[in-house]
Amino acid sequence: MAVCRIHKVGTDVFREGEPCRGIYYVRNGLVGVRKSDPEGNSVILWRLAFPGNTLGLRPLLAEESHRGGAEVLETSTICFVSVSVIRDVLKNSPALEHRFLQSAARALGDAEEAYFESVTQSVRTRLAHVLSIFKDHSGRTADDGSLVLDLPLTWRNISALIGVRPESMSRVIRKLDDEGWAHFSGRTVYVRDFDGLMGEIGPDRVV
Amino acid sequence: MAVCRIHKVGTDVFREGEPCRGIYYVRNGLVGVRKSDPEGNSVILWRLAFPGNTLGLRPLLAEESHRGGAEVLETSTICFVSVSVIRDVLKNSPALEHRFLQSAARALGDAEEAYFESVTQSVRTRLAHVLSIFKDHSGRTADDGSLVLDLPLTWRNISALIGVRPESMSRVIRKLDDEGWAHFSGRTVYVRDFDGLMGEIGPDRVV
DNA sequence: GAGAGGCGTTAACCTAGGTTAATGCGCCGA
DNA sequence: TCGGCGCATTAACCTAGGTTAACGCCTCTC
Repeated sequence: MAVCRIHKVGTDVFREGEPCRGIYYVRNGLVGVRKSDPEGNSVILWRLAFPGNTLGLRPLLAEESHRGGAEVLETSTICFVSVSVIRDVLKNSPALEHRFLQSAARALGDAEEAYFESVTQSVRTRLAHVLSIFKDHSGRTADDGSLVLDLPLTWRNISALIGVRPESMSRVIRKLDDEGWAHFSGRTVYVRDFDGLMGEIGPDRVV
Repeated sequence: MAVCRIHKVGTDVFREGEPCRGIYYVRNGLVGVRKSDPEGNSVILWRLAFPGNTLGLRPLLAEESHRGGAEVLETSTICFVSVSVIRDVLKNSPALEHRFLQSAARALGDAEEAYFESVTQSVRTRLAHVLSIFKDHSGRTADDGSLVLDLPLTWRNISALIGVRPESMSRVIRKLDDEGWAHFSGRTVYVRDFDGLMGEIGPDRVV
């Protein structure tokens, strides 16, 4: 029913505009969903799929094509389940359908929030937000109590995630470093005082 | 089952953060959903509800509170159906649930698109996009074949819809007027060559 | 070992849009 | 009738972030 296989970094799981053939469950690794305009310019990284997440559910339910392309960012094990199987299961399980409905509604709320944030907040704040995601996800605490993050993404990709140019990203992290909030070395970030940073940066969006 | 009543301009249908008591069907008029940060600053107009649209379905399905406040922009007739009724109906009609699921998935796609657009496109382009919505909605054609729009919103609200300050909005419409694309007089817009404008402004987002 | 290509960084420059402030207008209520 | 308030507009100024270009550094390939 489900076909699992290993995907290598840099390969595509599916492409933008492609019809949706089923859903993909990320067992481990990391996958990113990209969006680009018709000319192929201005690529943004719309969302990340961590282990446990699925890809392609939205277009499947909406009966649409993929609105973004999925690219493997870290070698991943991904399991595929075809549309027909999903539909079959859904037809026989109203409970599952209900759960999907709820999760779609939640995702919609998050998307609205992302829009709001992009219009409202500075790059600095949005970076802090991204860091907090990685904190929850792969953060560890150093001996001296400070927070250490090994980012699973290139800075290039992080900028695309925030919707900004790499150069601007560089600027921001240098400033953050100069001001002593954190130290950036390659893809490792040492955050001195996480709560302080979050507070200073956006007294609002802590929610 | 459904309670309909007339709401006057400027009143609230529901407020941000308020628990969701049911859904509201806009029979006629116009309602806008606002979002603001915790300090109440930087209010944006997240979405418009035209006649035939409903409000509050997302939080109901997600079992969340309202993430935005709904404000009556034009005197409206709005019908209310309580959560319990909706849940009851849903429980007995998998078909309806399925339709909701599909429409939530589509809305999610649109929200993603809105995010993408806000990161990618200029105010000018986004204004053109908004105008095209009103064209579909309340546009009429003048004797000389040009397009005439009587905007149902103040410019202030249109700026909030685009996520920009009124001053910037003014700048953009003046420029559009100077360049001869359209003529703006109060809330009436005379568009000389709509397709030309759309083409010039965003060869991309016509989709 | 030499090149080529991708990342990351820096610096100089430019522009879209935010900010502040002032003015005019129309509407509503006392 | 007058005051006040909210919308709209303009202008001057400021800044975050885009753009261009150059350079160092890795890694991969030949």
